[in-house]
Amino acid sequence: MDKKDIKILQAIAEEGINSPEKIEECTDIPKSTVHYRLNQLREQGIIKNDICDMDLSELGLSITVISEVYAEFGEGYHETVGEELAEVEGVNQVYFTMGDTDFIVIANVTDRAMAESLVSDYESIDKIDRTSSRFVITRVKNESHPINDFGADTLADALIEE
Amino acid sequence: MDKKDIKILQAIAEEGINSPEKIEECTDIPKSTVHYRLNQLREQGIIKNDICDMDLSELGLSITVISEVYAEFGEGYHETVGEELAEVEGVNQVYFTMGDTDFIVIANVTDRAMAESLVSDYESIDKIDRTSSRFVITRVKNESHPINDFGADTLADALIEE
DNA sequence: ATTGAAACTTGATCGTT
DNA sequence: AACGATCAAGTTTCAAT
Repeated sequence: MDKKDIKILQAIAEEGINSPEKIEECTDIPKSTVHYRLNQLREQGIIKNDICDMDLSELGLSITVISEVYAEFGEGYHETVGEELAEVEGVNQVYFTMGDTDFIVIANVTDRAMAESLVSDYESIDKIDRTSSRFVITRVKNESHPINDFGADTLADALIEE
Repeated sequence: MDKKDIKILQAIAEEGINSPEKIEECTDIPKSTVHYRLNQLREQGIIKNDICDMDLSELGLSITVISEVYAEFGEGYHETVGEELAEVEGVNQVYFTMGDTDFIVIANVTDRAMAESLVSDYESIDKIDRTSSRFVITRVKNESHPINDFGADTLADALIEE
């Protein structure tokens, strides 16, 4: 794993691509080299399949933190606060939920120190009252394609107009 | 949107593929037809890019529910309880967290009725004490590639051994 | 380990139904 | 809208470095 690998992985992630040709266009690494590197990354278990799911712990992101973040109520606050949370390094998902003015934030970090600085980053955002965080021991399920969570029949019933 | 489209979308999601050729192998729909359908799905905004991210609300899954699920403590309980939660229709992510014996569960459903039956499904699982759910108003951020949440430098520092 | 060029496989297009 | 045949474009391999 070196900087060339990271450039390739980030091109895949940022541009939503997975083919040697397109990765060459983004990174200027020759497609045959890209091909060679992708095979290595697959053997190492860092990328998984054709759509290039990546293994978080193989990437060094072994800790997942889920936080409830409570903010003051105020006109338009939730938009700016949400955006600021989303920009904190390591933050993966941000949900603004019903009821009180609060957010659920999921982040991936490399180590305990980064987890702590993450939470203090949350708390230093303007309008944020308090946070409550828990560490994930096991990610039992994390499906990137929600359509997979449904039987074909249920989904068809909900979707198909006939 | 008809059953043929759903077969194609499920092949993409389940097999982790996105090319007409491979979809033909899984579905027995000729690749030229698959190609035609994929273009339509793209125009409709249901699939987004080369790695085929899907739009949840376009798929009729407009409601996201995030739940805390508390379970009794017991040897090995968390594994079986976690698996059972993961199998509930619509459940997308299941995390087993530190501290008390509890889970964070994120689900996508079509309507309010399905949301309610979802929560009662949780509560009917053996060893589960109680649940606390909130509805998502806005998904501010949901990044499928966590590597994107990091600046190149931070990630390189954490990953590269030199 | 890297790369340019060759060989091969696949995706995209087109015309017919 | 569906699909078989065709063509363009891509991926994979290979030999040289």
